[in-house]
Amino acid sequence: MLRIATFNINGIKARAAVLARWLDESAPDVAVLQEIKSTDEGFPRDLIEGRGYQLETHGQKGFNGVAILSKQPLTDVRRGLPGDDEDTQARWIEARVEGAGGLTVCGLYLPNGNPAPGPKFDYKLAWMERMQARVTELLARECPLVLAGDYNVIPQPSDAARPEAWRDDALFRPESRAAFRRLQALGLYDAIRLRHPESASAPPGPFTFWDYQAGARARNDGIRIDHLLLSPHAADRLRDAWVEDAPRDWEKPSDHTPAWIALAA
DNA sequence: ATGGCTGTCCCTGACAGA
Repeated sequence: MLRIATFNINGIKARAAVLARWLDESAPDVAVLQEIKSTDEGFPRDLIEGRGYQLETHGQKGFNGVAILSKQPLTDVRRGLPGDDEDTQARWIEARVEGAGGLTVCGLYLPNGNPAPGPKFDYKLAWMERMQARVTELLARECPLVLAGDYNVIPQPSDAARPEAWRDDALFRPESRAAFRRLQALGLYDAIRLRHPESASAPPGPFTFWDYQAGARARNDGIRIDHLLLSPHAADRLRDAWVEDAPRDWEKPSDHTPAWIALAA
């Protein structure tokens, strides 16, 4: 079994202890990280490599930044989402996992898009179009493909404790949700809903993000915005998928918590 | 009813996040 997780860590410098504990306790075979908020040079590599992982980063100073780590070797690493040479934001990384049946893993940090409407929302929607194009290319390989990360999209009302509170937000606006559906319509499966279809009914959840403010975590006022989308070849191998709540309650937590899948070898 | 938190950097305030 191969476990692949996604975790928006909200800053590697502030989250070193949480990340170390999570790698020790959860021990995913492959993980994608978002919002490392670090340059490649500034990333504390020992934290990852000392635990037996190969690390590939795509960082920038202060904001954004993504990474892939894997216990099995990573090859064919690509950094950056194609389609706009002017885009300097570090939000996309992809790599092939050796010894995993031709598996490619993409780690993504999709733009937030607020306030909407506005230039940031336009950037979000354009980014999703570029992702559509890149995923179309990757799917043509007809190999297992996992697209994991912080999508900054609440796909359905059942993915929020209080969907009405998000009605005009870039994470839940019709344009964002439609772009997410277009992505799925390429033939991708939302791993958590595929493995746990009953979870789409009431009560809402599971969630992957709770705001730091207003006791959102204590009131379970969350949203599901971190997703693992699977190509058909990857979905065939899906054995389990869920969210790990615990790291959200550790000391000095990220506002996100990890989501994961288990694929048959 | 309101505001509420956290991380980053050209660091003690502004911006971004969601």
